[in-house]
Amino acid sequence: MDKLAATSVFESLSSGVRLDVFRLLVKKGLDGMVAGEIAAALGVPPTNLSFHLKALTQARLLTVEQEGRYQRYRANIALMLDLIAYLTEECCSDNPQQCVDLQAALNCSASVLQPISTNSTKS
Amino acid sequence: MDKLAATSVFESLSSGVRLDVFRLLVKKGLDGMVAGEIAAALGVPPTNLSFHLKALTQARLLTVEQEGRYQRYRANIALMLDLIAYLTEECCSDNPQQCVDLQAALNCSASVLQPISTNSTKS
DNA sequence: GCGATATTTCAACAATTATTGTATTATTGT
DNA sequence: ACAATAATACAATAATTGTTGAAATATCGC
Repeated sequence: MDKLAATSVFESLSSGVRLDVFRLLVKKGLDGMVAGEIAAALGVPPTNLSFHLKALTQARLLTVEQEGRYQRYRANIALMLDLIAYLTEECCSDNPQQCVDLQAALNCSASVLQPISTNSTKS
Repeated sequence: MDKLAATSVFESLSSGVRLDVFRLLVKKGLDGMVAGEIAAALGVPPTNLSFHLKALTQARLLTVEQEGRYQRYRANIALMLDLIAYLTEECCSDNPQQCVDLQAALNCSASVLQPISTNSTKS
């Protein structure tokens, strides 16, 4: 995770529409949803949704898998944890004992989450 | 955590400057830094930094404490974990067993992190 | 009190991002 | 092959955000 990747992720989730999309797909888990279902569920015009889906996908927050004429999107939950790790990787490096507990907690999250990330581009 | 609070946090970290500021302050932990130190460390003009500090503070990612003519800023790390909880609160609700592990991991992080959050506005 | 310093506010301009409608590409079912 | 459908690309416009310098506010040391 570099700085550009991190700002891309944050920028992606700074829009209400995109946040709704991501949370909806988190809710759907491995099943994901196709673009039309997402548009219907959120009441967003297809053109505009496509714009936002593209942004989310470019930031790697969503994966896409083609199913005939449908595009199935899924949330990349693991990326969120990578991001937290990036944010906190030098946490309290001046006074390490201030947050040994934090580091432990984050390691805990990261390791447990690996299985969730394996639902990516099967194409 | 509501939707507006969440998008505010993401919007705050979508700028390279603001991300640098936040990460720097995470690194400094409870010590924090005063505005001038941050400006010097990052090479950002004071005027511009003030703009970004305001944005970060309004999103509650930073706390401010006045010290004479200095303003000391500190990172609110716990807010990040609140955010993750918000993003994943209905995670895989269609197939709950897909991510019981994720829920456990997040609860783990959240509880451990509480101590870090208590360094807020002492004013 | 007065000059120096820390920080913020303001105004102007530059740059980026969001939205909408129309047109295009690709796939399905017959 | 053809009509219908799913989704994206494009172009135009509206709206928001970022940056800079100059001015204002407040505190410190003398």
